[in-house]
Amino acid sequence: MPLDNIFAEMLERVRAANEALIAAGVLPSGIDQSRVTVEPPRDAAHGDMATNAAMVLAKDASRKPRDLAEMIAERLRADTLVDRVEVAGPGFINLTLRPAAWIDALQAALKLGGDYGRSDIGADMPVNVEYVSANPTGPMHIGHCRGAVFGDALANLLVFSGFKVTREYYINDAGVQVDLLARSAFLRYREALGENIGAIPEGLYPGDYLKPVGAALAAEYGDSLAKQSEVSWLPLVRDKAVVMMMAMIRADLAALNVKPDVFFSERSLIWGGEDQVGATIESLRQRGYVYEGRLPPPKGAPADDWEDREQMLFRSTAFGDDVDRPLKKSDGSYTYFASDIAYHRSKLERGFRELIDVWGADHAGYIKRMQAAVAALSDRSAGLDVKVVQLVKLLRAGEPVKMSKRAGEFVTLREVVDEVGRDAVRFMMLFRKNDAVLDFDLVKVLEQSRDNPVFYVQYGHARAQSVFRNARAAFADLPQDIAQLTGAADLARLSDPAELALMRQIALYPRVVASAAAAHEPHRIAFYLFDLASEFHALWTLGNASPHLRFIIQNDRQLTEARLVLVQGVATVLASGLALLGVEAPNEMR
RNA sequence: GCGCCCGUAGCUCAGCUGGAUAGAGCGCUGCCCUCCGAAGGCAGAGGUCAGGGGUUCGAAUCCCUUCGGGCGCGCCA
Repeated sequence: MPLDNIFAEMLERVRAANEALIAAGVLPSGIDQSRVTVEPPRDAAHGDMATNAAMVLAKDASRKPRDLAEMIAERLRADTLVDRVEVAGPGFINLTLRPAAWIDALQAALKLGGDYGRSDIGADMPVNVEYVSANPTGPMHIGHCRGAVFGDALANLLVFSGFKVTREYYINDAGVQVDLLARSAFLRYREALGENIGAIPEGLYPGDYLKPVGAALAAEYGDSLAKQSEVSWLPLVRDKAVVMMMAMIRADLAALNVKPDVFFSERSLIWGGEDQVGATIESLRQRGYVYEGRLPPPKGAPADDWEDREQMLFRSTAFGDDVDRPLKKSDGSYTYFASDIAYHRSKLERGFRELIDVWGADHAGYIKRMQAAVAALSDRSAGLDVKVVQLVKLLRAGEPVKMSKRAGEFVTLREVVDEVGRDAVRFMMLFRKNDAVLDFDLVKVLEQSRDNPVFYVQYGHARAQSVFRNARAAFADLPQDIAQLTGAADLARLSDPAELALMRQIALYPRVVASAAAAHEPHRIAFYLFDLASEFHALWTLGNASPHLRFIIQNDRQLTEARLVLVQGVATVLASGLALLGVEAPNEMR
């Protein structure tokens, strides 16, 4: 029987034991088992797994935790997977599994291959993951990078867990920023016509990347635009510039292997006389969440131009926000928030019940109002989870890399990817919790040592492949596909504690994937892979001092085959996890 | 002033949504290895989980509060 998720399996068995106790009248019927868990204990002396069942159920059962634990333990002792059961501490039930259980788990991993760890807990629920959403006003810089990688990896994780995922990029192409972009591009256009434009004025975009836009405009329109007034050339120039900027951004994303399914234009919300923003406000108004009123002036950050006025407000305080939020500016146009509500309404109308937004740290103050809006629009039936990714501090051998946005001299994403490679960037962006500030050292990520987790994990996979190459040299008739050994090999030969430890680590993978997906925390995969690689390298190292623990034993083909299966298990999981992170699993290190 | 995030070993950080005696890497100390099974190994020291209070069988984790750091606070997006 394959154990594709041994922890989930044991949880079922613990619950079954409790059901038996209900049938026996020891536990009251209808008792809530939802808080019962089966976890790997921190301390290996406590066995392979521990369940809190007795402690969680004790109160409802009106029994002492330890007494109840003994009764549950008695049932579990009969389990075929279980070797030893002990009641410990305040009422933990510690389980030690038979080696055969871990062997079953290893076999399941190999049988499933790239599908090991995959689950259907998402039940095909449509989830929208919106990430990056950088303004289309220039190339992506390193600050955008983390959100892009995070969103992409999270999407991978959710797909793997059975959700129906749409990856989405929101193009902010409707505000003042893109008008500034158009004016900047217009200067480059005049420059392309031969005019000396001098220095780019303060407030416009100075970067050289707009020169091709100017050249393209000159090629397309000749000097005709130069004679027109701004009102007539601006829309043309803006559209051209946005299209070319988006092409650049797509290319930047592609360098990271990030490929959104949908690029959603903010301006499309108000195209062709169809005012979706107005419709959205109307829909909120019908629900009673829009009113005309006054706001208190913001404290602490005194605005000299504060004007106390009656304005159109969204009652976000009805959903836990601190203050109601304006929907229209003083000139009567919609606020960014208003169109953002309309955008999120579009997501709801497209059938998504679970929305995930990935934002930069500077937008954190925006979360409550957006969640309020989603709750209001969906009558609380849909959820919005906002993942805030914190700043990336770029270092070179410990020294901060200067990045000033002025004069366009920011560090672009492309520069970084070109310097250290996509894999290093992607892995390191995920080797930290999203809400913690991240140090990214351009020198360290290229080191070939244990200090560098990217290297260490990839090397684990490469080393496994190297074992197979050497094994084929030693035993010429080994099958090309090592996984074919799974059925034939006598895995009971894997009995060394270090080998069992590795099997336990492999068995943990589906559990890690499930919890990372549920928590929307892809970094857990990265840390898990580092642990798995560490265990694997440790076993390899044991072979130095103890040749009988090497993977390839010349005069014992049977043992070699068993160990190759174990190594294949490691390689399978490393490759799977790296794929979730969007990082290559190399066959050799160069 | 208010809101959000963070505060865990000298440093950089994990800690599986409340579990048992809080972990890893680096650095430090002491041994070993340094014939490509190369891109090191073993052991050790090192903690008031920022401080205080609360919730309960049980708190680094949840709540309140104080301190320290970061981000933000109509008419930018």
